[in-house]
Amino acid sequence: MTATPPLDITQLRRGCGHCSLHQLCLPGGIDGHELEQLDSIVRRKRPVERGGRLFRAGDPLEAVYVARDGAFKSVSTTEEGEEQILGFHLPGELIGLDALGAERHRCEAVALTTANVCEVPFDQLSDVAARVPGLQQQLMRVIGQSVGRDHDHLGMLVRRDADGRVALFLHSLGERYAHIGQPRDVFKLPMSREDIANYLGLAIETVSRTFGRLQEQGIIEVTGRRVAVVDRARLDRLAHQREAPEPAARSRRA
Amino acid sequence: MTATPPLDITQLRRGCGHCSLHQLCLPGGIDGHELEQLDSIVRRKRPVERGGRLFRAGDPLEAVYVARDGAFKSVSTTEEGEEQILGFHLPGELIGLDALGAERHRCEAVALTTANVCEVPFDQLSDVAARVPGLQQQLMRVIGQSVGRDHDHLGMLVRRDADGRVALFLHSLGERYAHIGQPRDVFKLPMSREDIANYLGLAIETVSRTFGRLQEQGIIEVTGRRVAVVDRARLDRLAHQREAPEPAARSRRA
DNA sequence: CGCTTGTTTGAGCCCGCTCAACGCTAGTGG
DNA sequence: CCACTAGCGTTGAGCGGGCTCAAACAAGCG
Repeated sequence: MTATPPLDITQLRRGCGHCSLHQLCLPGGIDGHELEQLDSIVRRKRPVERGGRLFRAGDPLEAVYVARDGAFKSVSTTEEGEEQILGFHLPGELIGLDALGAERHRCEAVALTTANVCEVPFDQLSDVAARVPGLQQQLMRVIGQSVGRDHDHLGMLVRRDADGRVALFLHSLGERYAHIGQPRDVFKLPMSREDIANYLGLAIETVSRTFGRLQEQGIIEVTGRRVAVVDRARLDRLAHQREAPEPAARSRRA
Repeated sequence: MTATPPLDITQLRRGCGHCSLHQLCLPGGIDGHELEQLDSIVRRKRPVERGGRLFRAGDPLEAVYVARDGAFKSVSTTEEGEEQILGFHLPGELIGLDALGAERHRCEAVALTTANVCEVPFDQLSDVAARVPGLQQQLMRVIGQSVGRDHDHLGMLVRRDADGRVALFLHSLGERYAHIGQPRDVFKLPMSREDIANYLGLAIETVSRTFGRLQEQGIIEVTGRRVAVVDRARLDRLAHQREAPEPAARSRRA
C-alpha cells in the first residue's frame, strides 16, 4: 500500500458544476441557484480503497453514492452465502438505489478500484428535489437509466450462448465508457474474471475460454484486464443476435 | 368476444381510498387532502382486454399504470425481432417505469388477462409528488420495489439449474400474491408456458418437464395454469439453494 | 368437426460445468 | 537478487443438463 493517494483538495472543494460528469449525473439540466442547493448537500469524500464498502446489506438507506472515478460492484448475498453481482457502477452512475424499496439495502457496494465518491444524503436529496423540479426530473432519469442497465443485464443472462453473453458484456461496457467520454474500444476491466463470470452466470473457466476464442477470431485483443475491441462490427453482431454465429439460417426459439 | 365486460361504475367513481390495494399502491401512507390531489389525476380506465397494450416500445413517457386486477407483462424486442419478457406485473405494481431513463418506453406492456388499470399521467404525478412529501416517498418506494423485483428476476436467471429457476419463480409469485392478500399456495398462472420459459431463459419444453418433475416429487400440483404448492418447505429449499438437491455436500463456485 | 394454439412427452446431441493441473505476476522477506 | 507464496488466469478432459427436433395430446372455437 502506497502512502495516501493523491488527494486533490481543490477538486474536492469544487462543486458539481466543475465536475466533468455533471451533465450525466444528478446536476444534469440544472444550474445557478438550484445547482448550489444540490451542491450544498453533496459530500465529496476521500478515496475509498479497493475492496472498501459504501454500505452493507441490511444497512438503512442513508445516502446514495456516485463515483467520480473508479468502479464499484453491487453484490447480493443469499441466505446460503452465495454471492450474486447485480451490477457494476462506472463513474456518474448512481449507487445504492437497491434500498429505495424498503429503505434498507438489499446488497452491498464494493469498490473494485480505489475510487472517489460523492455521497448524497437521501432525505436531503428528496427535500431539494421537491423544491427543484429540474432535479426531480433528473433524479427520475438517473434512476431510470439504472433500471435500464438492469434490463441490459437481464438481456445478457438470458442469452444462453456464452459468446453472446461476453460479447454483449463488452459491448455494453464500451458504450458506457463512451458515454463518460472514454474510449469505447479499448479499456481496462475494473473487475476480475470471477466477477465477470458471476455477473454473467457463467463459470470462470468459460469466461476465460470465451475471451480466448474471441481473440483467436480476431474480434478482440485481451491481455489480462486490458481489452481492445478490434472488430467492433463482429462483436456487435455476436452481441445482438441470439445464438447461431455462422451456419446460414438457424433460428432458435421465438 | 363477449359484449362489454361488466363495468362497475361505482367502482370506477370511487377513489384510491376505497381501493383494496391503496396501502400498497401510490396512495400508501397518505390521506385526506393529499389523497384527493392524487385522486384527481388518476384516470380509472375501462378494462383492457387480453393481449391489449398500454404502450409500445418507442412511445414517449406519458403515464405510468397500475393494474387493479389482472396481470401484464413487459416485453422488450431486439432489433432482430427476438422478444424478451422483462417482468410480470400483478395488481398494485407500477407499469411503465422502463421509460424513466429516456422519457421513452424501451418495452411494451401487454395484458395477460382482461384487466382494469389506473393511468397516472407522469408529469402531473411529478407535480403532485413535489408538493406532497408522502407521495414522493411512496413513489420512490414503489419504484424501489420494482427494482427489487428485477433483482429477483436476475436471481432466477443466474440460477443455472432449471428446477431452481422454476421453484424460485413459483416461490416469488406466491409471495407477491400473498402480498396483495391472495392465497400464497394456490393460484392460476396468468401467463403461458411460453411466457414463463422466455422469462426464465429456458426452453418451453424444459419448463413443462420441470413442472412435471416437481409434481412427481409431490412438491406442487399442476393442472394447466392452476398451480397448488403442496410442500412449500421443499419448494423453498429448491428455490434458495443453488443446485445440488440431495447429494450431501457439493458446493459449486462462490 | 377440422383448425389453431398451447402443452406434454420422447430421443439424441452439444455447450458449458466440474475437476484438476499448470502458468503468470506481484508482493515479501531473506 | 531470487526463492517463496498467494491470487489470478489459462488450459485440458470428460460428463451431464437442457436444447433441438419431432410428434402426440388437449382444449378452445369457427
